Amino acid sequence: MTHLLIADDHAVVRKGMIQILRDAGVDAEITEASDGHQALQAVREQRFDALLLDISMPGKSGIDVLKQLRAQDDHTPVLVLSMYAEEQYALRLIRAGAAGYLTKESAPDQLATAVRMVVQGKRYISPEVAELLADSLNQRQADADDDSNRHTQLTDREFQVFLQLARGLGPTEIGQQMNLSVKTIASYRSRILQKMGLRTNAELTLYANRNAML
Amino acid sequence: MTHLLIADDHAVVRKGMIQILRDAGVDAEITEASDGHQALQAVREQRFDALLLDISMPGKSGIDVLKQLRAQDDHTPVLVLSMYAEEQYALRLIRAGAAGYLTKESAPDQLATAVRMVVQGKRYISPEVAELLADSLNQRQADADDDSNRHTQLTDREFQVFLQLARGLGPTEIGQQMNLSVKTIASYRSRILQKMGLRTNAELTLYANRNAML
DNA sequence: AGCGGCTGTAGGAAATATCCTACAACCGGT
DNA sequence: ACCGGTTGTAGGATATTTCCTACAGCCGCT
Repeated sequence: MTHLLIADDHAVVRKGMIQILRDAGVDAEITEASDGHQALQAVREQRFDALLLDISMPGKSGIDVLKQLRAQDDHTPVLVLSMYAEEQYALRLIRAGAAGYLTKESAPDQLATAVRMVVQGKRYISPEVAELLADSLNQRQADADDDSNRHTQLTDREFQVFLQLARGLGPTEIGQQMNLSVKTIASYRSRILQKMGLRTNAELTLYANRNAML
Repeated sequence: MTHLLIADDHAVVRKGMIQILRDAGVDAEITEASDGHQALQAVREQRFDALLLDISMPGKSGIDVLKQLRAQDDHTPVLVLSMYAEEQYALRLIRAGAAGYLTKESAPDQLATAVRMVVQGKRYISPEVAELLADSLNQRQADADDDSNRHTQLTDREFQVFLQLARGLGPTEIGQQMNLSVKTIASYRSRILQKMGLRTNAELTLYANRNAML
């Protein structure tokens, strides 16, 4: 029987996804994990047909889990779920080896479809993401001073920090969420500012806001 | 039989809540709405024992629905759910007549308990909110909350500081510009935050930006 | 195989910001 | 005139942030 792992720190969301899958007639055994560590633990102990990972969990996020799995050469399909409309993330994740990307906005049947596809080893690329993918090909070597694309030069980690800073979290909180030293976050911050040519957190916030990343 | 209305724009969340309530043995007929208008519509057509409203829905938010209901003298108990930990809203909402306030972090059984209580016409005040309530008694504040005019309550000095902070200047720089002690600026900052119900400089920036004050 | 540059991570010290508290001047109501 | 709340201002103690520096692991290029 199909075996799925759902990792999300919010009970409501886990239950909701289970319910939706059941309603859609997806017949599967489901294991729940409420953070990245539990998810990895579970994967170590059992075999899953697919993982549904929330991108933003405290401690180890979905991305971390994804990367770690790939690093240890585990190819279980991973469907990433984001609570926010951070379309920006989609590309990064697909490149990092995710089998699909959905936001919480997604209609229930999209979730079911996506799950069915990834379980079969296919990828689930939503129209929106497909478009982003296409765009990214064109703009590949286009002019670097596009202004609204300065954030693409950031590494994944930097980008994560970027978003949190833009939302107004301080290094301390971010460090906790990602369990990294405050110092590390501070380093990311300065690299971000440097790379993007900004000077203050307020500019980060504005940038993110103008590009609808919040 | 108990009849509940759940309004949230995210299907996952609705399903999750339903599942959690069922698991907790709450026996009720449940109607779903995916935005504020549908919620109001539903209330017009049927009688509910309680409404569970998501605070942040596009279009008409939970707050809007709550206000409108109260305005038309409907006293159905309303339990407000927030996806974020914006504790500051809690007070506004309780004052506006909500029967309780929960965040998505809340454990499943808290949701069930809260629902049971409000259905019986009681209020559900979490410890956290209770504390906020207590605090607010000291700092009594008349709320003429028009929401996008929150800055009008600021004094001139406060407003000047507000703008500078929103632009990303730090207390030190502002203090220099205005020849005031850094400490003074810090005081203004906290009064501003307090008066406007914001928590971070990033929120100041966003507020200013959205209201085209930058 | 070696080099230079990025990336992820963090330490120490110095700079800053924040919190809580305080107080005088002022302002409106009784 | 007196009282309570609001405003302008700032001190002390703390907590947080920022800056500069460092270093190991990779990656691509020669």
